[in-house]
Amino acid sequence: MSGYLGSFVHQVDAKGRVALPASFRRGSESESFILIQVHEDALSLFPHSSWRPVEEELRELIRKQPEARAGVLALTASALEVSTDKQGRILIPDRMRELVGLRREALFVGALNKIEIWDPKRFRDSTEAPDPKFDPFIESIFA
Amino acid sequence: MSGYLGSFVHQVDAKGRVALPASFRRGSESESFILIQVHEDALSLFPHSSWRPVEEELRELIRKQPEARAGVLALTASALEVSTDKQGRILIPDRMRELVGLRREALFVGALNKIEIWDPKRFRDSTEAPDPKFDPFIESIFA
DNA sequence: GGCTCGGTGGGGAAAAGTGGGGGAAAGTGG
DNA sequence: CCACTTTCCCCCACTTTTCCCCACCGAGCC
Repeated sequence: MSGYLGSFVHQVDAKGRVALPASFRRGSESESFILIQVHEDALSLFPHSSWRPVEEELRELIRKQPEARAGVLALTASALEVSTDKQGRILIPDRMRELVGLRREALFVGALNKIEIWDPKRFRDSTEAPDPKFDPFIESIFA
Repeated sequence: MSGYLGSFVHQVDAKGRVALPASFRRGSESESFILIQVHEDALSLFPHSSWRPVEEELRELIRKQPEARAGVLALTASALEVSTDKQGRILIPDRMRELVGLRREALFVGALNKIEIWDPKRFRDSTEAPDPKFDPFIESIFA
């Protein structure tokens, strides 16, 4: 199975629940993910297989650069393990939704090793004019 | 087995389904591909064996040039994993067909490591007058 | 002619997405 | 340790979408 791909808009219900897109569910039922805000504008959802190396690298960073400890701690403090319920939904705490401007609609975006969760409008604004400087690099990757 | 070669026109039915040319089917039944818009005028279809290195290089690009993240995210967001049904057809979402002007007919073109899907007319317009500047290079490859 | 294989079309069962009620569990205060 | 509140999550119900399966048609081969 390859990485996460595609984009899907789902409703956030009154209880803060959102259905994880079916194509992002790997195992049969009730899997769990790490929910964390890595970037300014979006939440990230890591399956355990992708999270493990991240965790290793974070510890490695602290070992080599102890001054990075506070920054790493701020990240881990606001991260969270979430599980799908029997209907395949995850619960996103209100606080986290506010951080990235999520309202009634959540856009799930496949980003290879992880899933990003965006407010649809913000995503459009952030990706509508990608920097053409990188086009040659990207083109050559697909050649 | 060598790369994809040849071109085949197939009908897109009312549900958005198109038969994958039989000569592009490798395994026995129900294989899956990555469907993505890499170029302006056509969709690309990667078998998993070709896709894996692409995925690696995309992640490498983001690691080395974080500003490329938005561009790569826009790509993966619009990409999609598609599987053939028991009749050997794939489903192309309406949105993707509009992006490259696909209507009732789809032209499948073998492009070595991947398959490209074109609107027949666009393909004719794009390839009828190739730049002769590169002819010597191409000729020398076959010498 | 009868067979197989590749391509095309449509009906219907199964899955995915959405919403709400209620019981269990966890957190809080006496 | 017991009551009360709040949060969580399981269950059921409903709608929409997906895709599985069957049937047909035509071309080429035995």
